Amino acid sequence: MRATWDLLERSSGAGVRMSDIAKAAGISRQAVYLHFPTRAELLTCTARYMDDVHKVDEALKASRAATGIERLDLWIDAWGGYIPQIHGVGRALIAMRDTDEAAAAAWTDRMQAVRHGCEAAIRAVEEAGRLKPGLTPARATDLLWALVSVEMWEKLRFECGWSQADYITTLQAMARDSLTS
Amino acid sequence: MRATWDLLERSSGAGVRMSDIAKAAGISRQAVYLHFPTRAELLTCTARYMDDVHKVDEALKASRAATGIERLDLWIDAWGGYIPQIHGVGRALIAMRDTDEAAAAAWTDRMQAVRHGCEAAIRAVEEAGRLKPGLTPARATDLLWALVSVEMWEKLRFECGWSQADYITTLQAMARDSLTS
DNA sequence: AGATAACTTGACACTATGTCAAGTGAGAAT
DNA sequence: ATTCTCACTTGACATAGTGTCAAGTTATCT
Repeated sequence: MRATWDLLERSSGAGVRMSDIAKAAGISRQAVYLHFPTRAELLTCTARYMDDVHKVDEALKASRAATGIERLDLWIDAWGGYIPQIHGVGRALIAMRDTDEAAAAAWTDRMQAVRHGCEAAIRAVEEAGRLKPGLTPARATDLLWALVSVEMWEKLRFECGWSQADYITTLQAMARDSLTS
Repeated sequence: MRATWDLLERSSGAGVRMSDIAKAAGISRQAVYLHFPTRAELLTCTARYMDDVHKVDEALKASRAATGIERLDLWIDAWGGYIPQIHGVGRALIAMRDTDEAAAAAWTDRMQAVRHGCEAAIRAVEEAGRLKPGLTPARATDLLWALVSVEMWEKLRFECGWSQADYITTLQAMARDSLTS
């Protein structure tokens, strides 16, 4: 998992084969299959392992404590700051989605967790009476979720060449402008 | 190209092989290679063919005539309405990007054209003095471009279950709120 | 001394893209 | 009437990557 992580991070998720991972881990390709039955399983285990190492729950604690619009800002800070770290594995899972059922399920599952974070942030805004008129909480959650998706991050960060700091502050402003009053 | 189009539209771009396309076109798999050297080439030619059939230029005429914020709205109307039609081919090209240089180039090229549309819409807003304070035109173009990306459309339309009409009106509102004053 | 677990090497099946060679059949050129 | 050409066909093959299988090695525990 350590080797998988390293390689995917270095390559931004593309072009990493089972044999590359095995070589990096210092074992044979077949030995990898003694631990993980498929590539998809290896990727999802690696993702879980990364969560453990990064102590995601702790990182999100700050945003959970806040209320109102501040909570929205802190949520984007927390999740947005985490994207670069999971980006490699995420990219690999996204690429497998079309052909691999298990990869699709694993990624959907993880993104569902992110969705819950979005939902909670929107609820905080709503409870403060600051949700934009005309927006339902469900609709606002959808929008926020799409806004902070890995795909959007990739586009702005790499195709548009933004810095990570730009990404965070601009997305916070955008969320505030379009989701709150 | 006709067969490619049909199959990709039906399958949303995933799991369509050269042999499927050949069978649908009523010729042998090898005969496809007499016309298109690679899969990437077939896809990009199909995309161009679709542009011709749909007469994209005409569809965008309305948005080009407008000014100010109205132009932004009409641009989202025009391009947003076109996404469903090119979605299948787009999805296939996006999936090939990681492994196929030519597919990556073809898709980047097409998205660059969309970016020019975004740029023009933002310029119209700026000329009307309605660009959001704190946003440079370049930054606003990046944001609009990411907002109307195929990936965002897919997420909202399929994963969130929005209707096409919802997509258009909500994105228009979001662009207005976050990019204009 | 023997059992067990983690590994090794090497071969193989499968899928999809793309290549190559030899042949067929219909219409145009001479 | 023959020959040429072109779009196609069939069938075999190379390549790349995933995943499987079988037989053998090595260190450790009992």
